Amino acid sequence: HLGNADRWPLILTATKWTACQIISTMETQVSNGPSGTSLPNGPVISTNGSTDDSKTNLIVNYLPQNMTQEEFKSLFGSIGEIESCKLVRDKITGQSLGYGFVNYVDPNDADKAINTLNGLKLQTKTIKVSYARPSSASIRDANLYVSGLPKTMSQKDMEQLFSQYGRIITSRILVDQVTGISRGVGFIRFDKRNEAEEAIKGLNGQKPLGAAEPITVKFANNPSQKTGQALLTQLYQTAARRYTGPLHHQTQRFRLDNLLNASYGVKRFSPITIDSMTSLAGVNLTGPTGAGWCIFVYNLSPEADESVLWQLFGPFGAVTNVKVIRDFTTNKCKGFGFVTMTNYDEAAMAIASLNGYRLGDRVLQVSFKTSKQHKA
DNA sequence: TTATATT
Repeated sequence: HLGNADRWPLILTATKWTACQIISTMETQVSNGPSGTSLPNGPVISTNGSTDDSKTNLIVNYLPQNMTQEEFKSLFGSIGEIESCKLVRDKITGQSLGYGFVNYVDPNDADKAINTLNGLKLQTKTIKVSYARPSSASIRDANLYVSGLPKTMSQKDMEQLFSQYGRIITSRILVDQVTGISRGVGFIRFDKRNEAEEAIKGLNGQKPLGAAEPITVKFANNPSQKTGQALLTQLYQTAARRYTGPLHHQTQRFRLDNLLNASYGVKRFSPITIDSMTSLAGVNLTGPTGAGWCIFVYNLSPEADESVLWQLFGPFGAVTNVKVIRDFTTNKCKGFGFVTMTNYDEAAMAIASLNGYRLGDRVLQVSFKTSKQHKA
């Protein structure tokens, strides 16, 4: 269906006005705690050769949407030497998923990071820093959506009700932004998926204590499993915001203290300056333009493929052709590609919206293809 | 049915 580019604007228009309700929430801060037995400092090598990183590896949740990998590394690198870290991003759009992992060399630094950075306010978020549980299929998809809760039920009450089925990692009750009253809807994340399954069996359709109505307990929608259309909608809406708002692709200098100052004026460590923007050489290309409007897209990642170009440009209108330029020997993208769009207005809109767009950790340069023979 | 809790 990617080829039906000219149908996308219609599909997307139908969903673009969906109201976005702002909901305030209460969030528990349940510490994961390092698993396993207490061991001396330093990397622990098991008999099978794998490293035990349960005392060094952290998961960081509730990161601001616009935080970059560089900022993430800088913030956590201020505590101690990092073995590895990763801001988790959507595979296709490159958008941050709002969480990441930091693996320190020294377990003491992991402990220090929790004590220092857990609860740090960055913009509108309060980040959570805790030990990462060992990665396993059994801990995935363990998030439950609960509705029909009595309005009087507190988060603590809800946890008490669910805790008989297993270890609760997070719980949350959604409240009306204005009144602060419970909306009777909440989320419970268990440590293990099978615990969540048991909770559904035991509590779905049941009336809590003296409640008048039964509650509904089911698996929460998995935000990472968006449909293709939802993904396009998201891309389109991002683009639409960029188009209406002031275009701000002048400089992309990221300062951690900007993130911090935007919250409560609290500075908890000396700010670190990052300049993640490398200067980009001017690139112009040769050749005549065929039917339609040929667009030059620069700063694609080596892994970029045609689908990313379809997904980026499709929402703006009729796309007739996309091409990623690859190195002949490695078959990796050489950093640029071309998109042909039928209509000038749509092409112009796409360029205005996508030039300066951050795709993953890269800032795209998008323009009409020029016919200059050589770069400067 | 939340902006995003397992790389």
